[in-house]
Amino acid sequence: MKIGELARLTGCSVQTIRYYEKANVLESKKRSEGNFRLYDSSAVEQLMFIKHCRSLDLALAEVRQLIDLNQSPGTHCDDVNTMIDNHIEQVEQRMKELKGLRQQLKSLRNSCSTNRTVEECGILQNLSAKQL
Amino acid sequence: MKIGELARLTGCSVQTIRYYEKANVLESKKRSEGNFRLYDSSAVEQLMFIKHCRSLDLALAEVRQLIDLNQSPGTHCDDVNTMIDNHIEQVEQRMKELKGLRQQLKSLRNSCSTNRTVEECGILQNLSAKQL
DNA sequence: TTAATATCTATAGTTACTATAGAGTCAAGA
DNA sequence: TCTTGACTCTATAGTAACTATAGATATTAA
Repeated sequence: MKIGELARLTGCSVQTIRYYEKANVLESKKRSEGNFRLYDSSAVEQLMFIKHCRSLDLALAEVRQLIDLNQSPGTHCDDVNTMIDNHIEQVEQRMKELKGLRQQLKSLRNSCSTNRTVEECGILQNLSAKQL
Repeated sequence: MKIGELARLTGCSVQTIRYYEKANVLESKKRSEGNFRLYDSSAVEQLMFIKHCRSLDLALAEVRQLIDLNQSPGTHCDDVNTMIDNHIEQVEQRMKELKGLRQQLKSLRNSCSTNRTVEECGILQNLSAKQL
């Protein structure tokens, strides 16, 4: 199949597929006479794997690592576990940050009501306050 | 003062200050004979304002909007309120996403224990599963 | 044959910086 | 006076994961 069909089957855009090739996570093994990329069904699987990883916010560099690991089935998979553990930690860290952020934003928002002028705006006043 | 002192006083890097100038959120009004940027104390305030906004994850484009609004003190400040409200929503949206992510990652992590080979690795198996 | 559609490569844009390279400025010490 | 070092200047490239062009070629259908 050509790139357009692969895109349709997986829900990725054509440009994204070409980008993944450049990023070394998905190669097309053949080209047609007219230099069009040709894929088989294993490309669909591979691309779904990438999509799944991306939906978990794994970076393409991490996806590449996983693919490399997968290519040597005998070695043991501690690296995979570690990667996921690190990722969970990152996610939890970011959640903490966002929680704090939301708190700050909410109290900032409470410092201004409607129908004020910019001059009176509690939000702008707060943002401008010298002590942080 | 020159850019280095402004950087020291605010905790921003010199490059960041120059970047902010390019991004139209902080201008230097004067230059020395030797073409060095010169700032006064109001630049410190302005830069702290920007830092404060950035610490709330407001984009520089939003900071620019706030600065523009601040320049017309008579108009009313609904736009400020709306911006903050939208921002709170975005933060909450992202928090929801991360919560789901964490859940998925944790159950993924539970699918593999230590001392397995890549071939047996439950994580890789799960990521490769066709049905998503 | 022609027109529409799909594909190709290469390049630029997105965000908020960071990190160079190469040149110029300035103050203090020898 | 010369020089050294610290500082500054502009311009450019890199970061992540795409998206969006431009301009050329390939293929398909009418």
